[in-house]
Amino acid sequence: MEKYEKFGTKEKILDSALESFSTSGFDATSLDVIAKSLGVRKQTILYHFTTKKGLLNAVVERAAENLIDSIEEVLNSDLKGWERIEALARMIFRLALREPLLLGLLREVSRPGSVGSERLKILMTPLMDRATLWMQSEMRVGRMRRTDPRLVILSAYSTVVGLATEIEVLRAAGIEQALRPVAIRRRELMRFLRVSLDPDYLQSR
Amino acid sequence: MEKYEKFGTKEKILDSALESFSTSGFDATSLDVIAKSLGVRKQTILYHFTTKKGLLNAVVERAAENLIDSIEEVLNSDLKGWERIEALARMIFRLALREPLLLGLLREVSRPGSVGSERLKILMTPLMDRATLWMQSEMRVGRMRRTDPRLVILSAYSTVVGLATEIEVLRAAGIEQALRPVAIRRRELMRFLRVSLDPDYLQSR
DNA sequence: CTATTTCCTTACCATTTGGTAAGTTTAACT
DNA sequence: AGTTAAACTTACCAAATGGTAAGGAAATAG
Repeated sequence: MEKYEKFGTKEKILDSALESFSTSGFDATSLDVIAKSLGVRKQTILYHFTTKKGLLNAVVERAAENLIDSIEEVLNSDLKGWERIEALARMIFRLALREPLLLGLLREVSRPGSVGSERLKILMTPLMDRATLWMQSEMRVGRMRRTDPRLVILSAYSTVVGLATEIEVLRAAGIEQALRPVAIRRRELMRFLRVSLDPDYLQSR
Repeated sequence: MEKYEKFGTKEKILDSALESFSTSGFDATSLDVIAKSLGVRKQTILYHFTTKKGLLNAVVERAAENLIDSIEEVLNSDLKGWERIEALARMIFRLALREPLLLGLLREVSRPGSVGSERLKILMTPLMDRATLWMQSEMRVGRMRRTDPRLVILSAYSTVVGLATEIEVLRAAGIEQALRPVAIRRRELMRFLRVSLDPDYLQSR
């Protein structure tokens, strides 16, 4: 019987759980199945995370760290106004493509009332507040059009989440080269953001 | 003990199941709970639908009938080319607003691999084929730009499904007046369709 | 070498789940 | 009235699930 490799059991559990949660959903995920797939007993999982919900929270948390790090990177750049937003959007789409499981998890956890949606809310609220404040200050100095920041942010958010559905649906329909729709979505989101926020953007009504 | 009302038990089961499936999901839905909420025994449900999956299929089927009827109505109108598409899009958004549970169900059932996704596929395929054929013929006579019809249709589809997420997320964030985002989405979808399909539409690149 | 903590296992359990089998009641038909 | 079929119920059950309790191995510390 081989002994425990360098990347600890805990990490492997998280990986496997992410996969299962994001593709099959929380309820359809069985601790026994995860354990078996790792050649480990269910109680090992419960030892590390005490409860199934705890496991989900840990998965969400790790994913959020991943995301927040990437966001931080953009925020620490010296991009201003519109360019900053554009960079953020690009970053998120890049991340979504590189790490599709994150999208699936986001989708799973986004349904209000679902287990883990509270956790998501807790993690997102600071980001949301920060973004809101920044946008408001940008609006004050006229670098941004005046609108409801929350509405814009949440719409952008749900565009990204919706992307998960789209990619999966297209793949299920046998359309493998799914990059084009993603690019289209990104363009759409950009336009939406531009129309909503960029004061220098000429509007066609 | 009151006796069975005019709208039979079967219909009431379907109503309740639709509600539960579309808000809590398939796995999180328990037959016992549905039964209890209707003041009926679980075996009554199984008598009418033999299995849980059968119940889901019946729910999906009824919802699809609902949808297909509405589609049929538009298709039987004498609208041509672009106007026809616009009418379809309007109809779907109207339906989605009037019957939010349908959106939730669609969302639940859209995830590939989910129980009921096969059924959805079976129901959608004829519609899809019909739409594809029509679009191809429109393309041949030059009333529509040449693109991949499936891609366009599926993108439109996932926009609508994504709407379910968006509405729920906004509501969870306490934004009640959720009509504006819906209108925005519809405009976006229209523009997407127009850009993809309308040969007379001036493109800005 | 011993004590302790970390990590993981065996054993067990209460509950819930979808589902089967076999009535029982109600309505419909003849 | 008697037969039949439909609609529901009571009685059960096997399987799976998340979780508790307690103990064993293995590394680490003293």
